[in-house]
Amino acid sequence: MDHTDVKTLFDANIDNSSLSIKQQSVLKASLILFAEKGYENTSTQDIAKLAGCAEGTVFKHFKTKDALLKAVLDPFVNDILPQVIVDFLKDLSGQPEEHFAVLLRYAVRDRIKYIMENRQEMRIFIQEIVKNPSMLEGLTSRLVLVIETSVNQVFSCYQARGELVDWDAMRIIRTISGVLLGYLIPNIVMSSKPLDVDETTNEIVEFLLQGLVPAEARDEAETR
Amino acid sequence: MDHTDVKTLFDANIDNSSLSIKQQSVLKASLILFAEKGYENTSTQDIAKLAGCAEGTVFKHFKTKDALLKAVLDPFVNDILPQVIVDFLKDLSGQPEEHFAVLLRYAVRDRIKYIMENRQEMRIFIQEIVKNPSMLEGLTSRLVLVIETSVNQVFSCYQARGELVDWDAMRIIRTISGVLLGYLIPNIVMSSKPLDVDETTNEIVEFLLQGLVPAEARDEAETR
Amino acid sequence: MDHTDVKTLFDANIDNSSLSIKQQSVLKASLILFAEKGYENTSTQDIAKLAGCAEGTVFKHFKTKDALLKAVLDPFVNDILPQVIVDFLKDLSGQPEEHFAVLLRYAVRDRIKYIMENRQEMRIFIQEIVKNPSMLEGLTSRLVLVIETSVNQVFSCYQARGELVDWDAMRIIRTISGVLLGYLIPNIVMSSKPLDVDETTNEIVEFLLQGLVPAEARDEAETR
Amino acid sequence: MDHTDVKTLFDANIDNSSLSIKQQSVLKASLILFAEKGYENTSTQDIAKLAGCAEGTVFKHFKTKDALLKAVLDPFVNDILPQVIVDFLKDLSGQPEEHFAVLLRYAVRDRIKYIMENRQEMRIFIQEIVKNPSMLEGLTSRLVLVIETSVNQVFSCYQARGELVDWDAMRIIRTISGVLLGYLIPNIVMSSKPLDVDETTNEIVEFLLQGLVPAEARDEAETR
DNA sequence: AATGAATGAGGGTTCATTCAT
DNA sequence: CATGAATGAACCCTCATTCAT
Repeated sequence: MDHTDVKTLFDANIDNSSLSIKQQSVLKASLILFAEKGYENTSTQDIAKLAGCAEGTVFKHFKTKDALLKAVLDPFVNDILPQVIVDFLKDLSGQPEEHFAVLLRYAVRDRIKYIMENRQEMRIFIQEIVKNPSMLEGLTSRLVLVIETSVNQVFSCYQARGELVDWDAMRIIRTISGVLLGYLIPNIVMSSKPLDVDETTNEIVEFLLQGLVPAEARDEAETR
Repeated sequence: MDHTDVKTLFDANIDNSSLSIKQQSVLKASLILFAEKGYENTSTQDIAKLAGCAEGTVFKHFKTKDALLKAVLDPFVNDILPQVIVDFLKDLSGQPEEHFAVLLRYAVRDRIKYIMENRQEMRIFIQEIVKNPSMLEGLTSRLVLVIETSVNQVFSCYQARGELVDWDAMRIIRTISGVLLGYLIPNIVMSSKPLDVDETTNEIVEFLLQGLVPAEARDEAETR
Repeated sequence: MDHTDVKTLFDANIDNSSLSIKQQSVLKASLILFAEKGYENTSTQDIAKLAGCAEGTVFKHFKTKDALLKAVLDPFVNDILPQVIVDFLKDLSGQPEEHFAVLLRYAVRDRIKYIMENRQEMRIFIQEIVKNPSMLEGLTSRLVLVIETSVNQVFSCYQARGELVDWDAMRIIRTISGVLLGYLIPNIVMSSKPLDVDETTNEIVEFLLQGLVPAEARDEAETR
Repeated sequence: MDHTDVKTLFDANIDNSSLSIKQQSVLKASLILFAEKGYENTSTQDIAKLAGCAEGTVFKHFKTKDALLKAVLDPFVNDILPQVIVDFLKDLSGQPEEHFAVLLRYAVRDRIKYIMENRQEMRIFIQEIVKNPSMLEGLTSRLVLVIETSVNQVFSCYQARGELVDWDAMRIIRTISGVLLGYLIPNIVMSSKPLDVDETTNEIVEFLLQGLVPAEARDEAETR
């Protein structure tokens, strides 16, 4: 059930690119300021000041302020976020001999941890989606495809064993992610204390299991 | 269980104020554009153009672009949203002879309907919260107060009858609103088709009941 | 030596014109605000507010903000100020049997009193002159004419009696008004306490006499 | 009696600051236009046009139009003007073996020359004082301090020698500056020909001596 | 006559972006 | 590569002025 822990977005950026130190600090400054004040309320002068460089330097590598936003979000949106979700599904389907409940707990915990580690990117991502929902279209359609082609059969395995409610895969995924988002978004958005991972996992999983696992299987799991 | 249906925010605005027709159209245009493009990406010139008036007119009544945002959101934040929650609680506490499940369904349905009727305000509200979470502080602290003082006893009544899981009131509320938000926010934000109220209510309530109502009571309710 | 005391400008305006009460209060408000904040920093809205009328009313009688300024200043510049100066010269030339020193004291005192009574108009006048000196041209050329034609002979009378220094009339007038302005302008401009008339008169006259009255005549006057 | 001639304000600005050429021309243009049309009647676009740069450039160094005014006036108000007055007093106290009359002539001449060299700054300064007299408060209080602490004894030396009228120092200073202002302000404000320095000095000094120097000492000086 | 909503030109200011150094 | 002065379009807002009521 092991898979490489997803690195935080920023480190990923640093590794993958051949940016100079100055450019890296520009990227880091953008991340911080976009998350804190929003894209439109962050001036390139602000970025330069926080990055400790001249305004011109901001534009040397990233031709445009918008390109800077893309540089911050694109790996998140195009690479990391999908990967996270794919991993999530892999978690859920990985070890058929395990109970669904166990897998769910693992997968949920992993996702919460990941999201908490990338709260800033998430904040920016949410801000942008709220303003421009079409950003999501590409992402969701890809996910729908993945879910419909590959998850169906995985879930039906658990459903056959009576460990998973007899809904279609999309509704199950929608429910899980809905509850997850309902818990996490308020926390991400209100930048207060960053949520205790274990506690939240417990609360969410406990609740999800009520709705997703038929009573008999649940009893069995609990007496285990 | 009847109580006056909350009017949509915008109509409420129109009714309550003595704004001229032009000023009303300014407000309406702001609502549309803020929801569509976001506050910072909407210029006062855009608003004037859509409202069919001169730019100066925008500022005649609303001294500031920011005041315009407040004029759009304030009733939502200060009056209507809390009222919604109070109504919600009134629903839950009003008819003790009813099963919790019935009340929950009614309350959830009402709230979904209300939010769907004010999707634009919601969009703007969400955008602003994401950018400036401190906006929420006043609101949440007020709500916490209401919940802690008045909801506890209401819930304990149902809990005594075995119709409600034995959590503290805050966790129950958090769960309900979490699931609600998890369903609604994605829909509001992605301005696609506006969610079928009945269908969504069913799906949410069905799921919530699994987690909130002990199995025995649930069985009883279903055989009714 | 008596002549009707010059009324304050504002009362003069009221008397001479057939303005409605509202229009009079517009004029009064303009006077106050122009003097206090300057012409350009006073908006017609400010004027309307202080006058207790609608913005449109300000323009009903005075077609233009500039016309309002003219309405405030014109009587001062065209009628009253010249009249004051003519009176001043009349004072100086009125009673040949009197000593020049006595006349000077009376004339100076009268002018100080008048200017103190019209400090607001003076403030506005000074502000406008400073910005647009060409305003003065018409005024000064008229005064030069008056002085050269009528004052010369008056002064030469005193000069013949040895009571007045043997300068040409222009220089004498220039000196008197220079010293007067040097004392009064700073006080008018710095709106502090409005200068004690008697004390200031004494100080100015005493000093002027040193320079304008030959020593012998001065001694004689003092032993009187 | 020599002391370094005070440079004109503008050159001083150029020397002391590390402004780019464009910024210097912005400052120069502001000086010209503020003096010519007044602060409020000068738009930043006017300044840019005269300075030969874009409007944004005006704000690159001087964050605000008001800051531009301060940049023009501050050295005048805070450094140069006080220095001029201190120098003036130094002149008067510098050479006790000289007659007061000689010193006065030198000092007056120097001040007239200086003010004529900075007519534009003076015009702006006067305009601002007229609109906002509180600007002067700091300046005058500082000057009063200097005069009261250091000038008294200087003057009393001349007074002991019978070369200076027996007034308190403040009144003497007030008289001198009053007469100076009475002569100079009208000329500065009416931007006509810039006053012949020697002629004006003669006229002012001659007149001042009448009032400030007792007759005996005066006779002596004249027969010298 | 008086009103005040409406106007639109113009104001100061910000900002992403460019380019000579 | 990095700089930061320069740019000018666009922004929010003010204001004198008009006009239907």
